[in-house]
Amino acid sequence: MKILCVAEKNSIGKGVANILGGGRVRTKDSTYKYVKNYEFTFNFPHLGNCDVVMTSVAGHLTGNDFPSNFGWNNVVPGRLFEAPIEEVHSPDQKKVAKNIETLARDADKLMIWTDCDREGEYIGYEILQVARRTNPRLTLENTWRAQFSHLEYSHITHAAKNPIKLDENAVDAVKTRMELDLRTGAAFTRFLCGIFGKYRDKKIISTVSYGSCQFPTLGFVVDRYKRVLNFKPEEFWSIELQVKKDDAPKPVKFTWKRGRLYDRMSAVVIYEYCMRQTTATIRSIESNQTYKYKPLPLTTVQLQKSCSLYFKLSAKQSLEAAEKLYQKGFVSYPRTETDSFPNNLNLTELLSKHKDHRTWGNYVTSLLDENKFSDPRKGKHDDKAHPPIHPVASIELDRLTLNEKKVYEFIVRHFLACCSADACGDSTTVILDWSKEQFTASGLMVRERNYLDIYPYHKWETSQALPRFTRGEVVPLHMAEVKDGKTSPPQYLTETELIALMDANGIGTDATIAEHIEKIIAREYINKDVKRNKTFLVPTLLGISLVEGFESIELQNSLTKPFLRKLLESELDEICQQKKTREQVLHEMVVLYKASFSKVCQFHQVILNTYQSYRRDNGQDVLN
DNA sequence: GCAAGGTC
Repeated sequence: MKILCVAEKNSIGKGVANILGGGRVRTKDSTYKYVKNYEFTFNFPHLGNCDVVMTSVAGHLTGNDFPSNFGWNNVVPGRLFEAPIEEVHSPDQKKVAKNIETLARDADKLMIWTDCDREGEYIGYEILQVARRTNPRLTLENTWRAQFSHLEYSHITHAAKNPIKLDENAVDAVKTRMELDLRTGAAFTRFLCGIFGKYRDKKIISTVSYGSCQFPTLGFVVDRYKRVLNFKPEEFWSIELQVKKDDAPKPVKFTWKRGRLYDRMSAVVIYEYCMRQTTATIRSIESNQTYKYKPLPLTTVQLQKSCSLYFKLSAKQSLEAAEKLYQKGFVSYPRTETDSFPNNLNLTELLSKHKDHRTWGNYVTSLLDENKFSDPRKGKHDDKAHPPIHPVASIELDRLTLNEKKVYEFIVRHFLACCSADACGDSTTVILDWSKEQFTASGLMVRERNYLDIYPYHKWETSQALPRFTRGEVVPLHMAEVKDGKTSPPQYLTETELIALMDANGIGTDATIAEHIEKIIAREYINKDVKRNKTFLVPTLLGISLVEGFESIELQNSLTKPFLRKLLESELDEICQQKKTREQVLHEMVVLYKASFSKVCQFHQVILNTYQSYRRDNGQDVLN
């Protein structure tokens, strides 16, 4: 029997082949440079020893597009909602497909080893379609699908021996997503390019695109920008109080439990009432043990947020660096949503690889030899395909490029922090009565730094030392006054915040969030603005106009907010759960998008006018 | 020339 196995990418194919082949694997080149074919034998239940070829694709095998007679100048954009869609291979995909066609010809069985997620299921389906071209005996019914989430010996052999079938519902869901994204993206993009025709002819703006992820991403940036613009500072008043004990070197600041009052008179009246008393009384002292928790195991989104915050790397740069480190075999697969380590991953073995490292070897040695190892926390997310990002090999930092160095060091330190104990300390909160008002002061003493020693990105410092107070103690006032202040405006959005917003609202995936941000920069909808060593995202005239224009048209379902994309995601889930069919969802969503599209067509002048008036306000030429 | 999703 001949079994053809196909993984989503070469690294997985190689890993699985090495496990199943038990070290006896022949490697051969394929028709595509990033794909290798691995030959070995494996004993499948009921089939006995089989000749296996393990190969892979490199992501999707096919793309979608409209036939050439539905090109830019052939049809009005609205027709794209019903236009036929063709499946096409890019030149690289053709090379990958050729390899599969060749290998499938004499295969008795096809076994799919793509990632166990929705897209992976669809890629499996694409592989089957290609394999059937040379071997029609291969069908959905007799194709095996391996279920696995990481490259570990017993897990992979179990997956090889217990295949299931491809999930046709997941295939349908992905098909639906692809079709909707293409139709809506192309229709709105072509239409918008038309609206801005005059400005595009003069090369003042280039492509004006719409995408179900691009627009909500832009919406987040513009939203914050407008909040900053429209911010009106508010005055507030509060009472600050200081107490100094004779034996203490410094007075202790107490803050008013009421916080801020936005009415000056009220604050003054309360203050004057209190002032009739020149002493205060300690109401209570509470001491608690407190902890600063070590971070959760590292996901892609967290990596990108952290690298943006700590190293000013863009989401794309940090993912690229992580990708390189992965290809070189230093870290695990960098695209993951999983934030808990699988139980069978040998963490101490991974740690011990770093015992001699120049930068953190001593820390690792004490972690292992002095019994300081602590099990990582377990988050609630699991993408069922990949473990959290962690180092798989040790390398000295000076052997890496600048960004790789930063990202690798972060990944290792994060991993070491995960395997260390939480930091702990004592926090004291003192409550004081002054007349009828309450005030509080608190202090922190860090007792054991633990993971903080290897994770400099978290700060937790011992604060002001509180003098020893006793309950009921009467203390003299050192100072008491009404202070005034103004509320401060929010800041423009940072990339860290944007990533968090996209993640929370289901805009893009861990692998694409960075690309969407790059895309709206490339489209000149937003710019990066560096101020005081921080990078902020600020919309351009075009970006603001688009969001404002679309918003003033008052669509039933806003295209600049995440709602529609979220709705699509939940409808796709319903396809997966067989609560709805692909046709139902497609129809429902096309109806929604078409309603928006025809309203945008009807009021397209509003979008252009918004842009023109912004140009006028900024002293720029307006084309007629 | 258009999207978003995989991957190198």
